[in-house]
Amino acid sequence: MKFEAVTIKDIAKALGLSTSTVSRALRDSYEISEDTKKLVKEYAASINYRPNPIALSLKEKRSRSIGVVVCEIANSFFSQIINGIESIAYDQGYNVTISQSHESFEREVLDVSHMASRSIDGLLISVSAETKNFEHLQKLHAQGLPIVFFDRIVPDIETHKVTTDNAAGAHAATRHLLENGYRRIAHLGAAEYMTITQERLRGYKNALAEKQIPFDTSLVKHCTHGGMLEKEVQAALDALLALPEKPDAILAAADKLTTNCLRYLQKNGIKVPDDIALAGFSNSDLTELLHPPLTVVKQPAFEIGRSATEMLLQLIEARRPVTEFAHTVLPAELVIRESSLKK
Amino acid sequence: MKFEAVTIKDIAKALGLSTSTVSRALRDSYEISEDTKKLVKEYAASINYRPNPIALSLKEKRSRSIGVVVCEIANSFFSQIINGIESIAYDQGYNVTISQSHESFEREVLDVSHMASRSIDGLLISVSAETKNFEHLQKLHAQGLPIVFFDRIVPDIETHKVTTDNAAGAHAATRHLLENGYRRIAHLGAAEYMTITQERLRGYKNALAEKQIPFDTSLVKHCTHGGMLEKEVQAALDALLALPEKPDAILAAADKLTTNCLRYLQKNGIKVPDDIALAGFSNSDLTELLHPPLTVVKQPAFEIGRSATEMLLQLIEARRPVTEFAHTVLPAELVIRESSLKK
DNA sequence: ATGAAAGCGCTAACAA
DNA sequence: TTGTTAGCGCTTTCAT
Repeated sequence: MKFEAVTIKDIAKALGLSTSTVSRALRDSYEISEDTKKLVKEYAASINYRPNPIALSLKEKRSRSIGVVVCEIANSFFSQIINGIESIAYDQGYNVTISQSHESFEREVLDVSHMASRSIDGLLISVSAETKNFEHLQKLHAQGLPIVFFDRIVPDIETHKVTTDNAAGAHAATRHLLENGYRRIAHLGAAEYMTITQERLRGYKNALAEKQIPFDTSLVKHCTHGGMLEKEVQAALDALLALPEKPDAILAAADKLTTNCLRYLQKNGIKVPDDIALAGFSNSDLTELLHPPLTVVKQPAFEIGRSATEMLLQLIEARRPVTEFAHTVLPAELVIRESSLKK
Repeated sequence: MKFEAVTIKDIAKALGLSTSTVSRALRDSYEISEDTKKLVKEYAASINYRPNPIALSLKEKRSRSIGVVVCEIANSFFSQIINGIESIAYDQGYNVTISQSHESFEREVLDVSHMASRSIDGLLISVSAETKNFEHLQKLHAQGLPIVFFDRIVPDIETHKVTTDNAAGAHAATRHLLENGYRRIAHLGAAEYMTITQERLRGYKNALAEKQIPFDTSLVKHCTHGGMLEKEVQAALDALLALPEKPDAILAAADKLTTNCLRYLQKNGIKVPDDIALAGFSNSDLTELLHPPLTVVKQPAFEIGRSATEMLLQLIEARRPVTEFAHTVLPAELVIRESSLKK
């Protein structure tokens, strides 16, 4: 489709027809005779004609492509989500353009503006860990760009949202730890202001409350970069382990947090679960092979991707402005393994 | 950029100028007076004007976007490559569109044709494990679409290529196993016809030859889907372990192969490295946390992505047809851990 | 049943 | 210095 790019005009010239006749013939218009249709179609096929999608986009004012912004592709949770997104988008003839924020607000703003100016028809986004200001999204949304939030949502913007039942996931994991005899459970969370962080913390607190365990602020640490930086996890754990009354278990509330937590413990020769138990959110398919096999809260990533995409396409293809928005909450799954077993 | 989409025409009308003057003013043309430029620019900024990239693409006959086809995003090796690709492309103002073949030939052909018809300016591709027929790529290449192959390359198509020194990587790992006293080293490879499979097998053979260990065909197994399917790995290992003389070590020649191999061994209660040693290609950042920590051949994924993208952009932006092609071979790194230590 | 022409947003050759 | 116009590839009235 590069150098010689066949156009409708070429076909018209070769066949001694007008471009409009060719166009109509190709689209099977009723006003074109069967003979002409056949002639045009066969010739088009023979020279491998492909309509130029850019010209089409210009005309139709839509690009049939959707943008996806996530913090990291190299994170199982997000790559699984992307698989879900693709599975739907592709079938519907939509292209998927992916951008990573690497948890940087600045980068996210750039990504989003780049995408918007690239004429995407809609946006799927899970905001970066640094994002506290949502103007860039608010503006686009106000301008009419269909947006669906997933995972890390923006509560203030009225549109479809898809999340995991984070509170329930954290709750189940915490209760599980409690039931296994752990009492001083530390909570390692991502950036404080993120919705997912708050929800997971809430689930943790509720589980404690149910067992009448007092909530101890000193057991809660936050890593602003969601565990991306090994040293922030290190700092948090250093602090936790320096506590007069050390925790006997850790609930890590994000993928990187969980694995980097394990990394820290291994490096420091701390046995899991003997010295300290560990459970955490993770979607990696290697968690069962870790040392020890990790108890994880697994999110329905593929489903999140599918669901968000379905919603977005619905928004994009809506005839009239949509005013009713759904917030789909999908269940998390607690997978119990050795890292959190009985004291 | 949706509903109200400001165009140059709007600006022209509002300011009582012609569209061409506006266009030139925005692009800082020397033929426009400073006053007019200022006027236009300020007004454009005030109403948040953004040039329509689709119209630009149509005119310039380029989309400033490149296509990437890999088998799986959820594979660390490829997600790291994509990070490398993005790091370059983004800076140069190129968009990256990613597609996954999921190791299916059919899907790859679809992906590629979809991308080509989407008017990408160039293609970065690592072919699927099923791909033995390269017509779909050959055709595009012949038509003038710039293509750069990485990792799983197509030798017959003359263009830039970037790979890891697969033979050297496999060689180093095999030698390491030999030096640690292992003598019956099995080789678990991906699809036989793939270049990477052959190269890695070659490195393995050479290392054996250097130590005068006879090459034993029965110790070599291939998994056509590159380890994606757990059961193909299972079948291969079942066969290996049923051998009259069992292997005492395994060299797995692909990411999924390595981890699924470990999965199999763990499931079957086979101790690593006591019962059997394991080393393999992997780029996961969790390999050091596995049970046991895995000895891996790590590919310079980020660099592969960078390098391939630089080459592609060079091809895209070349003034004259490029006739000299480079094949960049980057070194792999052997990371020695417990899974392959002394017998 | 087919063709001519306008227009999507933008740039650039040509005029003025 | 600014305006007019044509054209990128395609669809779609409006003529014929």
